[in-house]
Amino acid sequence: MPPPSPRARTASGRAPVHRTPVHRSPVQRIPLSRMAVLDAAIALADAEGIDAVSMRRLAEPLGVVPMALYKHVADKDDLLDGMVDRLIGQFSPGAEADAAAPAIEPGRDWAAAVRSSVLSARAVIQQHPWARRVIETRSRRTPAVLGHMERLTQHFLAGGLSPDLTHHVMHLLGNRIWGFSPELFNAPDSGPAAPERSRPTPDPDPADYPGIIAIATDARARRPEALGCDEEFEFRFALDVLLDGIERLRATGWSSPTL
Amino acid sequence: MPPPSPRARTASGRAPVHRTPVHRSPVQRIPLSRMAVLDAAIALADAEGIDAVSMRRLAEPLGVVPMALYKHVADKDDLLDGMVDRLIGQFSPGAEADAAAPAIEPGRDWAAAVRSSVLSARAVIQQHPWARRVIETRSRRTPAVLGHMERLTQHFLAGGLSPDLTHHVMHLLGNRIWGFSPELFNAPDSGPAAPERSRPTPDPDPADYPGIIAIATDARARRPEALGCDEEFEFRFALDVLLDGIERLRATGWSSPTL
DNA sequence: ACCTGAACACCGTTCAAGT
DNA sequence: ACCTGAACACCGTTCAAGT
Repeated sequence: MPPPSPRARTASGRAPVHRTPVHRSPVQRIPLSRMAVLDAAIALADAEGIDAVSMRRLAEPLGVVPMALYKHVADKDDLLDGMVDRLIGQFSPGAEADAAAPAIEPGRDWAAAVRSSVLSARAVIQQHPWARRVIETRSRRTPAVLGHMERLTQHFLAGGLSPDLTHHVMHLLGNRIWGFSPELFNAPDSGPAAPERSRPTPDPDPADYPGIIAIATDARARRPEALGCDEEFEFRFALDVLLDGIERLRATGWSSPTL
Repeated sequence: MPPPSPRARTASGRAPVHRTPVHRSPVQRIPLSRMAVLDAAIALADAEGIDAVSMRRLAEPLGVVPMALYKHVADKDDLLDGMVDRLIGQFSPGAEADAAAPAIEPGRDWAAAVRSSVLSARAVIQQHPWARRVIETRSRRTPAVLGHMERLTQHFLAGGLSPDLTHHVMHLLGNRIWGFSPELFNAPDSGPAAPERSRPTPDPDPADYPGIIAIATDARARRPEALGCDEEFEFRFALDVLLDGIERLRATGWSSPTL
């Protein structure tokens, strides 16, 4: 199949997709399973972006009619939940992401354990550009999702944080527990197939935003080779500020105000 | 129009909507404008959830054919950007959200100025349940968006933070600058019209998640009347932890590591 | 047990035509 | 200048039928 080159836009506003249907015979096709469907969906999202993941488009490479997928996933929400669960399954379950690192005893250094858990999540999530947006729009607490939250919760409790404080610091971390930053904005676009939409709106006048210009200029002076922000640095910077703040609350015996 | 009562689901998986088309004559209709379209879209999203905001559904109450909207918004993305911009326009521009509050001099108390700006954003955003999800999926830096970022940036710079540190703390605040928390999960569903989808998946076994149960039990004991988490408390708690952390970085003269 | 065909009720958007 | 009609290329999903 040719690469998804820039496609001319049609009346539909979507790219006209000319796909040659794959007519694999049922004999040579390994029977469909939930895992096969989820892995195909992940591969499709990796290759063409999450918008390409429709039940119809997903059925094609599996050599099957769209409706056949409904035997293996309940609906599209279940498909997306399953995709996320597959990624969570790849997280390093404990703090042993790096075998060379010293063994961490959560009770002795809860912050290192939390840090390691979150960074192991990040290592997986970063490989799938669509994952951030999908996670942000999920609402189901699957066992995989609860499992990751449980591990982090245990690190805090074992480190001597009260259940009260643990509760609030989980909210404080928020979706950073999945290894991505709650960005001011999304990346310019999601997925490799996203075309460059040139908008008619004129660029804003830099003179109106001296503060933003000042920090952008400073950042460019520090990293002349970089085109954008260093997401990896920003994530670790933020995570460490949060962990430092949490340690301070723990050390001073913070508890929530009584009503 | 009757309230959007629970609607039976059809083969489409979407609610079968029986809407009586409004045939307002062009004479009695005030001419369409961008503002009228945006305000109608906001009203529709408030009343029926963001999923109800389609070009076709939006055209109806305006007494117009869907294609007429394209004279006033470039496309659906532009519609969503415009809706967000309308909300940002309602933010209190400075720190003077409360007229009774003492005048804040940014140079003297940058943290109070930032806090006030963010909470004034929150006051607006909280009134529109759809706003969080829409903001999270936007990528265009409109003048309104840049304006809010510029005001916060100016508070930091005026408070004596370096451009370097200001840059990183903006990332640290992340989408909390819009007044919502980067939630672990979304609310169960967006929009008032969302039907209760009962999933076939069995509930997870509480015994598998002792840590989560411990913090949930503790939270319920503290607020017996509450059904969920106190989002307002969590937001302010997190904001204050962040502002404290930032003040500590400022006071110790933090600067980013040189390469 | 698993897959297929046809249909339903929607989408966003372009184009050419109307007033 | 502004709005309309018809069409195109898609969606997710149910149901009854096939193998």
